[in-house]
Amino acid sequence: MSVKLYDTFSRSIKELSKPNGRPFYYYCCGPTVYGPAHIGNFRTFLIQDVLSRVLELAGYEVKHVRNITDVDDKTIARSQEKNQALADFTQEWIEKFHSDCHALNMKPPSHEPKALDYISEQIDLIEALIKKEHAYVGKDGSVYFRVQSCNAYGKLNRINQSELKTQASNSAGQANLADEYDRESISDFALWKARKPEDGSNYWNSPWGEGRPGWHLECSAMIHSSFHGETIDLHGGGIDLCFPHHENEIAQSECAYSTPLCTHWFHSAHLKVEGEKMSKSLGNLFTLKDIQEKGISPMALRYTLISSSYRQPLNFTFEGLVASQTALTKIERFIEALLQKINLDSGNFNKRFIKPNTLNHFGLLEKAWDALCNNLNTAACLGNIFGLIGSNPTSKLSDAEIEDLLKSIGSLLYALGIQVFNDQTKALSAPQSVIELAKQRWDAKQNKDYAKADALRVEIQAEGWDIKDTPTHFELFPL
RNA sequence: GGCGCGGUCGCCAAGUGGUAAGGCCGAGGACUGCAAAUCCCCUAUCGUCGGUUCGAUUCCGACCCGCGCCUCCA
Repeated sequence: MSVKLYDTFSRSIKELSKPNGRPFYYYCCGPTVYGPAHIGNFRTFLIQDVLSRVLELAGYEVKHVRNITDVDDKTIARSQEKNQALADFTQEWIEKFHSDCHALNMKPPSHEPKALDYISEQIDLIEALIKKEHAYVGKDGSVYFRVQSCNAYGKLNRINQSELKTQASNSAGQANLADEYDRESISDFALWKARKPEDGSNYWNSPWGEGRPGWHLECSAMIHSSFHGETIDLHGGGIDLCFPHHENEIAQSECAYSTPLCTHWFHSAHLKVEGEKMSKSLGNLFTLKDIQEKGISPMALRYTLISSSYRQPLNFTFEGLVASQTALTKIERFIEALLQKINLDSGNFNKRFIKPNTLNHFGLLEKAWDALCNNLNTAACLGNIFGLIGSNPTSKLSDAEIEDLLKSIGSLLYALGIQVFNDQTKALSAPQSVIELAKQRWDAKQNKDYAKADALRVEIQAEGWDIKDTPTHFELFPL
């Protein structure tokens, strides 16, 4: 099976080809670790995770590299404020990031390089660029990339050099003017930033003096190092990175190494919150913790963030989260019914049917799988799954057919990274006091004291929880 | 101004040159001590105006409206 994906560079959907004799090289720009990642960051990382899973199921051997940006303005500034060594400061946020990733059921990348560990590679890269006159040391001791020396500059974003210059007269370019005198041209960008007092001890020696590498450079160096200098097959990131970050990466890498950086560009659209752009000043920047504190499971968040087209901005709402949680439950119930039919309980599902093995056919869910392979159409995939659920096939199928169907569903859920019958699927558990009330109500109900049972239910609802009775027990859900 | 994305049922959201998947919510029914859950069932002609076509939501053009990037924000 081949996977097709939209490529930002060619502005078209292209097949991702399987390389001969080596894995599929896949690089993603990872988080800057100076605080908790927000749900917008996770939208991007999650869709990258889904792609990685789809590729795996489609028979690609993937080498997925996602970097950690631990050397930059913000990480340095925050660590200085907290009087911490940079590596100690960032380590805390790296661990937090990893724990969020785990809660969201993201597979760890094959390799996760930190910029801090690649300083010398970055210096080497700058030296190569200076040698080829693609870079120069500015008056302030920083090193800048000479955009004019790179004819191809702007090819990813389809902008030409004359347009770059006219930006100086636009409002968007005003911010650039401030330190223009350090550079030959307004569009030149920093490869190396000269040491400043506020950087504290965060500086390194280089042939052109003390300082630290620039952000764009880090990715170029880590890609070169992680993939043995070969052209990579896919490069991903948020759409905001398309310019200037990825444009600059291309310029640096291709000017220094004279080989194409990457053959396919994968950008995901942003997340809006309740119709507005997400930003700290609007107070609508949510983290996984914020979501969990509202009683929503990480799985519902994952479902929300991956269930629509990655190329379209997604408007995040709490209404949508609740919808996702309900939809997940629906999938769970369906699987439960299938399992019951062949005398298995839900504990067997993850063990027996969630398998990352390549499946050759998806039977009744062939279209759902095709959708994933066709530019990661997660919405159509889920639509097909629910279409099948709606056709209520359980009673019509033989045991063997049910077993096949469970395998197909298991593989699709694996591709989407959606876990069922797992604690992550459940919302927060009720406090002990509420559970006590619920037990009393259950007893009253068994004694047919319905007045008392109803009164207790009202009490429980006042605490923010609702009850669902089954023939044998009760369950509590947040209202 | 440049580059790019989009306007499909109350909300979210697929899709195709031949008369619109799915999810949530909501209505009705079955079930239930009552609820909930579950099951059944109901709800759109696709921003506007032209054009191409036997036929367009889907192709082309114009217009209107939203949004992103062009400032080291995924």
